[in-house]
Amino acid sequence: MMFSTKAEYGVRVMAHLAKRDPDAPVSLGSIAEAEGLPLAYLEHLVQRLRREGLVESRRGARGGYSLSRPPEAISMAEVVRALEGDIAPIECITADADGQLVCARDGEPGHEPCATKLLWTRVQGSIVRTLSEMTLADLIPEHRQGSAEPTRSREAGGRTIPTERGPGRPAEVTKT
Amino acid sequence: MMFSTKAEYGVRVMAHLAKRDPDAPVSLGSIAEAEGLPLAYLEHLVQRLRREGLVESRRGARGGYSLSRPPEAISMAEVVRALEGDIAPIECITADADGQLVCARDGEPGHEPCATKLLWTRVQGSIVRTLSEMTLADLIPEHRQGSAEPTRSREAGGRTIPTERGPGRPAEVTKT
DNA sequence: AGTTTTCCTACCCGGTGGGTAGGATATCCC
DNA sequence: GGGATATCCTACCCACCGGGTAGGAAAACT
Repeated sequence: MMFSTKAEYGVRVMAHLAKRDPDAPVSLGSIAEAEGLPLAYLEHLVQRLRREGLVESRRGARGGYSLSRPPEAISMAEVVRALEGDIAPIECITADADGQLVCARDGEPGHEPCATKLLWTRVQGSIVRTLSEMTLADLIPEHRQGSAEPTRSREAGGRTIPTERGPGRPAEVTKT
Repeated sequence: MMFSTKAEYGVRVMAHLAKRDPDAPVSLGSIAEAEGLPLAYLEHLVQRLRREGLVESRRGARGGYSLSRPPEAISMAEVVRALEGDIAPIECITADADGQLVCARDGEPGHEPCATKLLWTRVQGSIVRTLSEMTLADLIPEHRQGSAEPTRSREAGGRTIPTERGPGRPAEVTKT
């Protein structure tokens, strides 16, 4: 498996929240019970989501968590990155601050660009593209009919995710 | 990182072999030296490649490894799967013997299909698709001009890789 | 025979995934 | 105010595995 349970559980929590009224926070305890997941562990995950601004919390009795944005405005790329950290197929392919995909191996310009770099950048691109095209709303049946086409308008919230090159995106993947 | 160095090093070895005359086996020692990788570790990796029929070995002096097929006929999906095992974004999404993507959570038919399953199957599909569309030949500059379009004819060698559903694949991703 | 190489099995070791524990703090209801 | 209910935060724990090393047996060459 390439993503840990952090992503698995975290996405599950987000999907759970997306089904609820955004104004009434849901306690983690109830989510943990409903999903059959350990509460103490979920606390860690949801903190990551909160620090990235994906959920809001209300403390105290009758407190809990709620989405900070409507589900259609939360791309799964954001969610996964908040939970797992930067999305890279292997160590040496990392998007630096500029968003450029860099490979640790190719330093000198004369040196051929690492050969395998082309492979991993494509893989990375396809993963990020897929995750960016889906939003939380696509996961929950109630919202699904309304958001058949991906929310291209806001793409990835704050931090825009580069996909190696702009054009060349899939055409009709979202047809369910 | 989602793939370990097994995939990274293994792909590097395969790319190295692809540049050589297929009739003259290359010793792992020379590859290890050229790529700056530990020989003893590469031995493990190359055994996986051999058991999957991707490389052939000749023992003894002047022995070594060579590709068992021309580079255009070796999809990167095969290579990565030989090295890393089955490609799945998370634990619960695994292609079973039939090639169907199953999720451990959804057992009963009435139960909504796990919500998150849609996400992970799409991610899995996009990874596998990207890997299947590339061959070893695409990694080495000499062969690259000849194989600009992906080898759709043989797809993935022996074991065909299912991608959740047949139609609905991206249209012009492969244009480089 | 001796060298080179693959092949195989066993071992090791640090990191991290996947949690648990326990308390501090904030907010509600009575 | 005083519980009760939550989030928050820091610390700790443990099994597993990624990423190797070690050492030798068997095969093929010169």
